[in-house]
Amino acid sequence: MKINKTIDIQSLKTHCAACSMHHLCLPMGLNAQEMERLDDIIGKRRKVARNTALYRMGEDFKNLYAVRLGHFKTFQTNRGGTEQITGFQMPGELLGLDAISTDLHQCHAVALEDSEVCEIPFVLLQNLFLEIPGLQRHFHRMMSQEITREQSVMLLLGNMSAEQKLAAFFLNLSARYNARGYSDTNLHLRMTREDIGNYLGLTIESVSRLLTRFKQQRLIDIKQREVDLLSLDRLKALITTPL
Amino acid sequence: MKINKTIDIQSLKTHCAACSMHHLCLPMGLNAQEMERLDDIIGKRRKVARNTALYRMGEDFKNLYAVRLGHFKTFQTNRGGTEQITGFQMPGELLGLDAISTDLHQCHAVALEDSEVCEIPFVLLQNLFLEIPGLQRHFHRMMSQEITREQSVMLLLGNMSAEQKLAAFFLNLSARYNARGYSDTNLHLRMTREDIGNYLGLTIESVSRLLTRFKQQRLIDIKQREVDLLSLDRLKALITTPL
DNA sequence: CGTGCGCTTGATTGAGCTCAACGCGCGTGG
DNA sequence: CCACGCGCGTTGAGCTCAATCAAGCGCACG
Repeated sequence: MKINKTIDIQSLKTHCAACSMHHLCLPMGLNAQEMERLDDIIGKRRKVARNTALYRMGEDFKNLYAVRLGHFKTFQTNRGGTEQITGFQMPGELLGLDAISTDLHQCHAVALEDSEVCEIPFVLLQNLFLEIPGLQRHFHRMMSQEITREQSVMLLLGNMSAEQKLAAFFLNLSARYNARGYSDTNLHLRMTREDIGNYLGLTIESVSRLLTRFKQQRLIDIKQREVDLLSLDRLKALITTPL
Repeated sequence: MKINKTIDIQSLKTHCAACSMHHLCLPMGLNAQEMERLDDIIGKRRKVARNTALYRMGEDFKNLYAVRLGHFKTFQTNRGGTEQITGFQMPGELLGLDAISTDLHQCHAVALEDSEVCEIPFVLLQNLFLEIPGLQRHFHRMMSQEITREQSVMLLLGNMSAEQKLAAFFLNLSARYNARGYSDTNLHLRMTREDIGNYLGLTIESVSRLLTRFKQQRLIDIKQREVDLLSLDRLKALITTPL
């Protein structure tokens, strides 16, 4: 009975070692024993249905979340009600890093499809840093990576034409799927055109027009949300070109 | 003789406790003893002359830097040579956080005026985290704050009109100077109009035109780089207004 | 088999960019 | 001392790219 109970609890818990994302996610580089220690502090998996919030702006910050399955978008809102999508997250990526500074979530996180996350109580994680320096180091890397990512979005939003923005968007998705073992040329968009436009600082109409233009130019093939990137090189050239 | 030597070394070193920025900077919240431990690992002050680089994109990452005196700008460059300024840093703010993930600097840091920084060897800092949990916590807060800051710049670049961008820029400076005990209405710009435009995703001409318009509307007074914010409320209203 | 959301397409508009000229303050050198 | 050049900033005229306004399509779902 006691044993069964233990098994039940275990089966509810996450197992980093068994997760296909552990080479990208928080436990990257840990040995088996260390990974177990991390498993121990991680709460249950949590399912988040399509179009529902994992957390909302202004809520108390208790946990970081690692995306295990599915996709999310994070966005801020003004008092004026204007939204700005600040990122799309896929498996192996962390959610909630922006909340550490104030202990309040600074953005909303909403699932783009039925998804699953690992709940990581931040207080416990900080304690674990003291015992597993490798975990601390990788956590700092992940935070730093988020800073770098946002800087490149700033470059995108500040300096690029609509065409370049869209090309950069596809290339970014391509690279991230590739790192996860998926095709880097054949991808399924989980977000609407509106989401893409909002993220890139464009209107939905502009996105739509650009997509058809890219299609005509044989840069991509697209049907609904299924995209084929026909030439990564030409997409890259679009961005590099001194406009 | 030995004593003199010690004094000399000490005088070359930084002293967080004596620094006017210690309530904002890395040592925030530490007690005297902990602050001394931090002092011990901090390298010498380093002077950086106006228009010279503290570090350049692609250089090896060894140290974080805390701005002690003066102002910096950080910017990325494309292969195409396009620059994008990602931030302006003032005393008490950290430089180099984006380099942790790759051990290479992801951007250039250039002094806008003759400046001074504290050199913080990151390896030693990480060791110290294990001994001073409060330091670790505050460091995480500062990284998280940087993420939040960049997200709000994304909102600015993605959603705002030129007018709103400039208003937001002034209000941001105002708040940061205020936190440092300076006037929140009377400020000296350390950056050129071109820098401002680049940061906000505008041309220098647009910035110039907006400045004269703000002046005509009695929102600000500006002569050269001396700015008076005549109504913080009206500036805020500009941003909040649903365009 | 409507009904609605997500998306596309077209026509027009306008905010901000580009190009161009000029002004001002300041340091340098004759 | 003035002349000159230069970096920084302002101003004007015209243009362009993406936004806005408007209509309609097509797939999914009740």
